[in-house]
Amino acid sequence: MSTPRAKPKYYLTTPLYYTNGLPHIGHTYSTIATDVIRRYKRMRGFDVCMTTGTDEHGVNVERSAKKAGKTPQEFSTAIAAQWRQLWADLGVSGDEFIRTTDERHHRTVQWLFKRCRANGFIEKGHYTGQYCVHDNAYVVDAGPGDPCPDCGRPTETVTEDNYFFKLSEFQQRLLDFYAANPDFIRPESRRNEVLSFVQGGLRNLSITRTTIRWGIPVPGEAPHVFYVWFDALIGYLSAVGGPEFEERGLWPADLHVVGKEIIRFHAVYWPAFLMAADLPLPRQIWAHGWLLFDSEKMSKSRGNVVRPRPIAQVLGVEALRYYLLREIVFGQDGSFSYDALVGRYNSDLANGLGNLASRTLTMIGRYFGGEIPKPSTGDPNAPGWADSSSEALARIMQLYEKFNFSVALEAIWEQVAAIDKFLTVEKPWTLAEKPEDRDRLATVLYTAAEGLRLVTALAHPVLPESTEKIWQQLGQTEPLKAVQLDLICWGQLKPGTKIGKLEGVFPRVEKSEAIERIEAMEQEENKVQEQKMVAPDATAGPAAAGAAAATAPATPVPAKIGIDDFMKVEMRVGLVKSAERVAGADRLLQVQVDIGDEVRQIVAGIALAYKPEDLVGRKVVVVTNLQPRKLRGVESNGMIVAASTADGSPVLAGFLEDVPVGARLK
RNA sequence: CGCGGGGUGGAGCAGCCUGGUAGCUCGUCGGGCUCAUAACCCGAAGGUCGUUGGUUCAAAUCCAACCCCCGCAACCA
Repeated sequence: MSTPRAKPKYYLTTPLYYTNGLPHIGHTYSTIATDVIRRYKRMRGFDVCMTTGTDEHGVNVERSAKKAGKTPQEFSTAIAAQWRQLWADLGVSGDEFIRTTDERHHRTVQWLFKRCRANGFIEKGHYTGQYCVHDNAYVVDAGPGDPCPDCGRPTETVTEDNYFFKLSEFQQRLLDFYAANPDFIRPESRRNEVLSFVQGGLRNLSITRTTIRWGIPVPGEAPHVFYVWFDALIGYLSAVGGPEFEERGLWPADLHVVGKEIIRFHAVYWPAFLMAADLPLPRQIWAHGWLLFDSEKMSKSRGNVVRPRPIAQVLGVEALRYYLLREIVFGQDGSFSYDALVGRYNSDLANGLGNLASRTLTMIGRYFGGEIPKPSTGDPNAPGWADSSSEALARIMQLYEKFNFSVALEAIWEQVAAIDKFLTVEKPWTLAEKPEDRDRLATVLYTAAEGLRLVTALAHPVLPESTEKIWQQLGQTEPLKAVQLDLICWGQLKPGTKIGKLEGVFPRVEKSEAIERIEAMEQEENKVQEQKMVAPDATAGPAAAGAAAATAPATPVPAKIGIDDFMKVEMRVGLVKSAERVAGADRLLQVQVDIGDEVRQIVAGIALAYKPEDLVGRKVVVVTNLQPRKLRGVESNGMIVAASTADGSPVLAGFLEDVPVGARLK
């Protein structure tokens, strides 16, 4: 039985991030959004627990580790530490951090498996697929005879024994569950998507592998390890007690925040596993959208990888938090641009909230010796919230409750503008000149300060640190995060309260300069990160990162090869005899090239840059001893050499002087 | 018919589920104010809500068809 608690619990999670890579802005969006919900729920009186963590098993980690010359365990431990450090730096660490390599997770997965098996939902079967013996991995989507995309060796069709989860038996139960819990999948569009997927029928899931070694062992079934689906999802449960979840009383989760690309696993597989194991199901899955990038500016710094740390260092994490939640409708895709980020920062945070706090508190300091003045009567010009604040507060809380952050923030900022206008109309600086207007002045400044106090409280989930500072400047002693939104209302600000030391919270920044600084730091960061992927324990922590950047070589230098290695590649001059488009492929051209002693058919991905007719008669460089491969069903026997430009369009290699067809390049 | 997102004043977006004044931020122009972070306030210009058809007293919103843009994937040997 669960421990009785004073407050209702609220358990929420971010996705568990895959340790094959390092965090970028998209992951940060997930975690920040989850953190905002966590802080909001705390202010609504819940005993909140938030879990984040890392998903560390599988072939991809195994491979990256090998590349870095590490064991998978060493490698993913180092990467997991990076993730954890970032969340700490950004102030969004969860209450629990679960790694799928944790012992507590292993035993939970094994326990859950046994429960599913005992209930008759596991069966033995076999899986058939294309397998690369050299890389020890399945090649997804390959047909018989296709080469391995990594090593080029032919794949083999293999059949392996494994365990299946009888997902097909859960179709109706899931549909019934969705019908009974209309809010289980949010937003609506994602719910519809999942519904039609499940209605289309469910196939049993292969949940174990004998070909992967880097995974959790299936109890008593020696070579078998669990496959991804039956590993990472279970981390949400492992984090709060696993088999003994009842002791902490946090399960079932109240909310899983996920990106829309993984909604199916969370909304279909996960509840089915739990049903099979006879365990309580999570209450809600919320899928947010993707961040798309303003291509013009991003492509310069190559790769469109936006990292959160440089933004945090230049503008502060709060700028990023505010931007992501104010600018993007939660649940929909949004675009990310530095221009908009800095714009929002300046107009809403610096000119808006920051400036309002500054002008209000300055006047209280100057005219009332730093004590909140006592209002005499109600002010007829007072902005909206002064007379109907409870209603307005309730409205904003409803918006938060629906995770409609962008509108909630818009509504809060309407009030910021209303107070600014109120001050302009009332002109307290003029009132201050006449002693007979003293009462009026007191009322005006009290009204402004009280409005500011409410705004500050309501914005706290999104802007935890800066609102805390303003809160203290308003002379409040109780920490803002402990304030209950349900109890807050107009008029609670006590006259006579001594205001705190004034300090700007959001200094205005010069836009182009700020963007330049962020981009410069980002490039440094990316360099350091690339190196970490190769040698993940080379540096640790943000402080070390900066130092490492300064001494690191400009670009990671690829290992030098000997002349023999180079000579293994045979490149020759070829003459294009004919070229045509490959049906159904907009990038591919099927080209016949004369390389002296034979005519080769080559499929080249250059159709976007070259028309077939422009190619005929042109001399090109061909790699002739490449493993043949089928592309789009057409055999390609070689490669046409081209420079790869920043925007992705290829430029063919050629010669200024005339060269004989078939001549070797060396 | 691969999956998904989108087309709303100069830019970026909200509104669409639950039809009925097209809203926000930035930008432009004019004015005001001077407490404040060159900030704040007021006013103005600027919109066939992708196209066509349908439903309706009424459509940005519902229905149908079509056009265009952008991600991802397939296909860059």
